[in-house]
Amino acid sequence: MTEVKQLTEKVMIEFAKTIEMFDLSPMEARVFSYLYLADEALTLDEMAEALGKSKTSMSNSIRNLADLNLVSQVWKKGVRKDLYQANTQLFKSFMTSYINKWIEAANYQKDNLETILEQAHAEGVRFPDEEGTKEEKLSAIIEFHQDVETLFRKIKPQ
Amino acid sequence: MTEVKQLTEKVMIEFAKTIEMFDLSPMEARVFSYLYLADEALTLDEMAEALGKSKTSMSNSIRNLADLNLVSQVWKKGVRKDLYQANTQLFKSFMTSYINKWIEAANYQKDNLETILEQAHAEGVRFPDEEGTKEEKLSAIIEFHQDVETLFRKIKPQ
DNA sequence: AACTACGTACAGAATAAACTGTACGTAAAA
DNA sequence: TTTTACGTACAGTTTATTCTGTACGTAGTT
Repeated sequence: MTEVKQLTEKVMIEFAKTIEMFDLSPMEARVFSYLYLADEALTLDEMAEALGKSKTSMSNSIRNLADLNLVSQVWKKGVRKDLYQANTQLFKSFMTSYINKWIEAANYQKDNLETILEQAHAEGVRFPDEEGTKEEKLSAIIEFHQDVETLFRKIKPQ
Repeated sequence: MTEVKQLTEKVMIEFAKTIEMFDLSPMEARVFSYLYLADEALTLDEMAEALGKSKTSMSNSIRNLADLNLVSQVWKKGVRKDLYQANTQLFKSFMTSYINKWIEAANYQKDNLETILEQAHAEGVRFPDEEGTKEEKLSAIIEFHQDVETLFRKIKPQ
């Protein structure tokens, strides 16, 4: 292996660690990292070969990455296989997908909690007075979800 | 089980899901959630009993939570066992620990990448001219880390 | 000083996640 | 139309993570 390839590989491995922090699996992270550093769009077979993993693994990883808009499929005349390339707007694309995930989850969880409470109240279930602090805690939890959602909405790139 | 306990348990399970998003394990999340909803500080044995898990598991979870300043130990005269309570400032404590983790990691990773590059350059390893875009990509990666760090520093609660 | 009870290290067991190989549906090529 | 090559579903295997039980060091109690 040439020195340049070694250098590229080192960077790939290191960059992948960062990408994992965005809730991507190790394999997804490596695939993205490799694809980003590649000089051209690659096929599943090429990536499988380069990373020493199965084609199924590549297919799954690429699909998840594409769902998150971190990777996109490109077409090239005369090439039958699917070609993929990494989105080059690192900060924007990673942050957007990550923040969206948070917003969605926080909102979903808040709804769940509110529904649980409403149902309980409708059925006449309430915390006894001596547990009044528990009602306050539940409010605090719901407010927490709201605050998280608000924060992430605020920092979401436009 | 009383209706009130059932309600509490439902909320506990739901809240735990949110907490997991802050990179806590399922068990850590459940412990925090249970502790937060509890009316008083609890011992390891009480939590192990309530959650149906081993004391070792509680000990590990509590330690991690304490390291993240999400749980704190309290003392009560005459009680020999360690007592723990959940930090009630949900938004502040979770966000602070989470953001700190990001800042630390982004900074660490950026340093690693810069070191790799510097070493390679010192050894005379450079990307050939036709791969000039690769040098640009590396710069972009490093800049990406910087941007992530900057963003999280900006939103860090004071 | 001897005893008891606590929290945790450590190694192994159980559980969950990631990865692979085969087999199939589909679409391009012959 | 037949053949070939592609991507992916699915079930099973491997690997990693989480959890448990025992065993030990330490500190409080008698």
